[in-house]
Amino acid sequence: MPERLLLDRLLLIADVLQRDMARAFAGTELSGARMAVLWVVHHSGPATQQALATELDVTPRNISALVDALETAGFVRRAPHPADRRAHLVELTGAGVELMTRTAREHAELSARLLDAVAGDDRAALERGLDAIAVRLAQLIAEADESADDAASR
Amino acid sequence: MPERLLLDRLLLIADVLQRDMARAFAGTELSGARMAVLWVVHHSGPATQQALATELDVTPRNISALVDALETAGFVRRAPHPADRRAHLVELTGAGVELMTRTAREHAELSARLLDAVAGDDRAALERGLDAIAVRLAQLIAEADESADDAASR
DNA sequence: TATTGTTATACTCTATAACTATA
DNA sequence: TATAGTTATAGAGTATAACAATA
Repeated sequence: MPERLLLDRLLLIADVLQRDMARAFAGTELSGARMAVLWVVHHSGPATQQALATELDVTPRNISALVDALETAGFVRRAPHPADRRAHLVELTGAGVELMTRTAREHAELSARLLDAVAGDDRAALERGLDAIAVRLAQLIAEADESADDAASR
Repeated sequence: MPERLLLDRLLLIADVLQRDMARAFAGTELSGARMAVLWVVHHSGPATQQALATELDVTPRNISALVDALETAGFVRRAPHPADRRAHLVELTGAGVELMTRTAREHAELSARLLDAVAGDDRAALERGLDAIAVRLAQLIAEADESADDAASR
């Protein structure tokens, strides 16, 4: 009988978090992809669609559609770019600021409740472990990218 | 300046894992949703499409499409159900068994490499912490469901 | 000539609803 | 009457390619 793997634990939590988010968004005009756009604008301030596409690693076309939906829903507006008439600056409306303020608070509350479930003695080790995993994961992916590049150029 | 939250760490890892999977599947006939079907059949054996829909919490219609794609790709077949002529039993082909055997091995290898990145003294605490988080998450979602049911029946 | 954003098109995942064959 | 699966239709997220306006 195989023991439970670390990766299984991580994927289980990832899946539950994602399903919970999807359920919370059901029936609203929001979604995970749209919320990702709002997070970037909330944290980094008004941004061009190119900047959003780069930051979120999706195509500019995809950003157009997401911003269309968010604009229709009233959470962002396209303001003119002060120096480049081709570009727009996507910025939060009042409703967008209100939404993101509330969402950030709920995010912190959920985080606190989850940390609260972990034994006090285990908390620091858990955070160190998660950070180490994130770093290693990034390394492994970078290595895989190099191998793929090598294969492509050979 | 807000400290980094536990939830941010979990969501970062979840996002990276998901992107890495999507990248690994690019250009193949596989995807996360199709692989989820294969995992269930691999672990639980031949299953009806109803059983798969229930297990994966998607609609039977969705399972039809996923099994169509997996059948075309040669990883599963629809065998007749021995006792119910309406139903099919979805089972792995030889290629499906080979794929899942290899995938399970790679899964275990990645898991070992990630655990290897965690300091030896932190490993047990990390696993306990993740399990505690999964349990608490399930509790919170169950509570939210009850509240929603109350609201619906009121 | 290069960049920003959009229109056109297509594919995957997902859902609901109506239908067929069988139980 | 209920269940297993499919056809029909729709919407979100994603991609590539071609194009317009501007740099």
